[in-house]
Amino acid sequence: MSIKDQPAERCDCTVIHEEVVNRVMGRMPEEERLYDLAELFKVFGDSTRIKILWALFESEMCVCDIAYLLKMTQSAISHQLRVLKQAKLVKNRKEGKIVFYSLEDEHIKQIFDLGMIHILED
Amino acid sequence: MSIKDQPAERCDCTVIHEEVVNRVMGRMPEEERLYDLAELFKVFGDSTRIKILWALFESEMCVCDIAYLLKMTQSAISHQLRVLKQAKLVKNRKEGKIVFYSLEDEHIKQIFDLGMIHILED
DNA sequence: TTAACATATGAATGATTGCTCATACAATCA
DNA sequence: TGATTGTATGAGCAATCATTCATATGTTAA
Repeated sequence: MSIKDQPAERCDCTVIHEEVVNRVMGRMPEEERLYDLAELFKVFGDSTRIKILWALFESEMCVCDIAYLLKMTQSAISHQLRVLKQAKLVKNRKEGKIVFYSLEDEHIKQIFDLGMIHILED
Repeated sequence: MSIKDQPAERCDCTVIHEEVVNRVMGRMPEEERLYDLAELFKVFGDSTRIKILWALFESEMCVCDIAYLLKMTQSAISHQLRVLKQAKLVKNRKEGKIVFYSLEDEHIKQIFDLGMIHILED
């Protein structure tokens, strides 16, 4: 029995290229991995967070420095740093009442650089 | 006059490390570039679109094939392909009433691979 | 202890977004 | 021509999210 005869639960059309679909299906990573990958890119998908990370490429900074640099409120920056920390993209250290944030992962810059190449090619 | 004396418009705290902020400020890419970069990652930040792109790493596919593969409706896939096309990540060719989609840019796989490395490191 | 300051956080809100549903468009075939 | 099929698209809806505002926490200094 071919796939054509038993359409998938959520597909409202007839499958046309059975062999292609089967081959691709066999080579897809696990559902969960792809979900996690999307979650990672979702974190990158906000210009405030992109700016914070890019700033941290240069130097560790405290919350107040970042807020001043990006001309945003301390609260907004703090919220976003929380998101970045949960995604294990930044870490922090405390010095008195000041909290310094820095990059947790060295791959981020490589990913951003590749993204920039795509942007600039147009 | 130091930066401490003239707080920025949207910063509700005192700048602490003037030299650091000035140095980082001088090395930040243009605002617009960073915005575009965030927009690119925003497109990657959805598991449906990630799955579509990953499928297209293997082979060009028509809309119906993709919908079947991902067990989603043709409409949902079509909407997302539109987003991917606007971002210049996929292109299409028409053969009769069938529309085949394929990758537009060869950097995508590299970006995804780097992302996977980050995911798997934990 | 009190004041000042750096940071964190919860609630509220306006904006964005992914999907569904209905339908339109386009190409093929009877 | 009319029916069928692959694809596109607009409206509507529920969910997500980035920021603001008010306030809490924690540290230093007076």
